[in-house]
Amino acid sequence: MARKSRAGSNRPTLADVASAAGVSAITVSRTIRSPGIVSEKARRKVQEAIARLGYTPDPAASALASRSSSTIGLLVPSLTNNVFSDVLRGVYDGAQGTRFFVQIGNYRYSALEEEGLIRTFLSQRPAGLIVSSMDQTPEGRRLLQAAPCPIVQIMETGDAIDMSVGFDQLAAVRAGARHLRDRGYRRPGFISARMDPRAQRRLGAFRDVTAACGQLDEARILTTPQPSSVGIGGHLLEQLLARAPDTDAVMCNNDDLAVGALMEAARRHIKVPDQLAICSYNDIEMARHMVPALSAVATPRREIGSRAIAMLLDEIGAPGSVTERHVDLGFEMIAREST
Amino acid sequence: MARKSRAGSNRPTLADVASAAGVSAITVSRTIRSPGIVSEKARRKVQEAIARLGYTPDPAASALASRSSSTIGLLVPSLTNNVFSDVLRGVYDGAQGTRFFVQIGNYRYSALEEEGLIRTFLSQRPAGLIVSSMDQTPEGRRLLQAAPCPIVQIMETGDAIDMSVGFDQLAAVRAGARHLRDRGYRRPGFISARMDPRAQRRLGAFRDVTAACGQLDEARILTTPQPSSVGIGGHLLEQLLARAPDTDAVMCNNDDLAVGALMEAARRHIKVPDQLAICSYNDIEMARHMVPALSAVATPRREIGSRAIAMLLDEIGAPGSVTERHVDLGFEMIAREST
DNA sequence: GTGAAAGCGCTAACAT
DNA sequence: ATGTTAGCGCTTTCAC
Repeated sequence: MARKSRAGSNRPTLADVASAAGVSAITVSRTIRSPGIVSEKARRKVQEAIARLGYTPDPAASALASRSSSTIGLLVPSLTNNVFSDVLRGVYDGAQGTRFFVQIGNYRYSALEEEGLIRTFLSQRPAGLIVSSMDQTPEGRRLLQAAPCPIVQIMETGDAIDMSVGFDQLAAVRAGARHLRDRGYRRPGFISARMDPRAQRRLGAFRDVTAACGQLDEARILTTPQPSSVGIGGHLLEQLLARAPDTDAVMCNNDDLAVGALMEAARRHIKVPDQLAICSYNDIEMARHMVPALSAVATPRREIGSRAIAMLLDEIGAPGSVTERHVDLGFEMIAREST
Repeated sequence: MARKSRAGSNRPTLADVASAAGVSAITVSRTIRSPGIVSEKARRKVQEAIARLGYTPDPAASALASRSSSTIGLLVPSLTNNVFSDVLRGVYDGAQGTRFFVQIGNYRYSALEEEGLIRTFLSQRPAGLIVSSMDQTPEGRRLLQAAPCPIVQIMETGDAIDMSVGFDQLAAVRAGARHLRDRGYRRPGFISARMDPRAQRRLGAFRDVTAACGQLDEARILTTPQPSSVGIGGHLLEQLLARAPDTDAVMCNNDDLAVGALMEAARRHIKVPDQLAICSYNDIEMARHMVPALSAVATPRREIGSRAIAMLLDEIGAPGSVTERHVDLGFEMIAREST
């Protein structure tokens, strides 16, 4: 088993496969990447040799030679937020079985960290990028615009750089607020944690709807910069009721908060929905199983992930082939027992 | 700006930095990787040139030449299970700021898929690997044993291949079961979803404890192969009570299930803990905020992640330097209101 | 402490 | 349809 190489992890290379199959290296390469353009006969010989030697391509060599890696970057603001774990799952399921790897970057709700990650990811020459916001720093946005690979921005509709998949977050909050109004609640509050730009905008949408029907009361709006959690949801409701005890409904900026608020209400023997209505946002699985079941604006998180990766893969496979470059997946106001 | 290269993404290379700094390429490389061995003067010139040109190393070229990438593989059985999102966070926080990227592989609780992922990851020549089980296929285990990089197995203690960080899962379940017994419950049940090998072993531990004090009743043990969720937790409790209505306590194999069981109890107006005690496993944040607050065996998920990545980075930096190669992080039985 | 030469394993760009 | 040649941008090896 003579090998010319210096040290030699004796892992077989393309050249090894080529000589074993009696063809040239490039034919092996083509057999792997586009079997269609190789003759039946050569293909069989090559495949046999690959199987026999147990050959696996070296992605680093491929990336270097082709100037494009098989990495797909996915930038998310949080790893713990259930919202993104659903998106993740959609993306991973869609990448499954392709030659691409997903690499997650967590920018912890910091546009500056996001910019750094964009830089880092781009230096890997990714095949594509999925980013979870429209709120990049100017420099971050510039980097994305100049990127030599397709980019999908997810979660929202709006001013996208290349492609986008999301839904109208403001309309979704408005739907929640209107639902509360339509159910007859007249003194609605709003609680939100982690006031990132998107959360801010959603609060704005809530203000718009409540102001439009003369129900806006700033005393009923409670926010905190802390990360969202069930515990925080309880605290926020506690403070809200301390400030405005006659509040009769509360729109929660996500499910954790809503569950926390529901539990706090239980602790205080406040009847939901009779004394207080609770409307959630996102609608993770748990929401519908609470007692009472939480009404919620359901958002298509999983679908966003799978659609985003699908668009990206299509565009990587055939640049320019994706015609529907901005997809609005919509949302749904689901009324359950809590309102 | 003449460049000899063929197409030319005109991204600066090591050679560009070298000529700008008036040194050789290898000196630039050394300045980046081990600044200590480069003269003060050279180092300054190089750093200045790097900054001026905006140079970023090409990881693919580096991986190819050094036969080792800056990827750290992390194999998990699930992306949605909250248990692993905490582990993830620990790992990501620890990798933050290093030159390494974490790449997650999801094997969906399938040892066969895990084996495939081990193969795929290994073909990337990762700097290290973190794997979430001890239950590889024989071939998977062989691959890991032969891997040219450090490996950390997480979640459990036991028969590890290289290094491990976890806790004694069986002792943890036993602690939960004993807690129930000590509180005076005499007819304890057990519910579990997703019966992967680890869940099976935990059920075994529950059987051991209850059998030892004559309380084992197979009619009170309910499992399903479906993925764990709050909804499933409710169903399982429902079925358990249909089969064995006098059950006075239930050990849940994780938090989702416990929350679901708690909600099902509320729906049926069963008083927790008076008529039925509920003990949870893992203790995600939400558990302590339920009404009543859930007693739980708390497991150190986040710490497992951060410790695993720390060990891995140490070992990558200086092979053989990690002396404590098998870490038991313990667990804690936290009694709250539900028992 | 620094450098020159020689690849790492693959693919792009031409041939044929 | 297949092959030849020449790198991709870095690190290793060995010499200075």
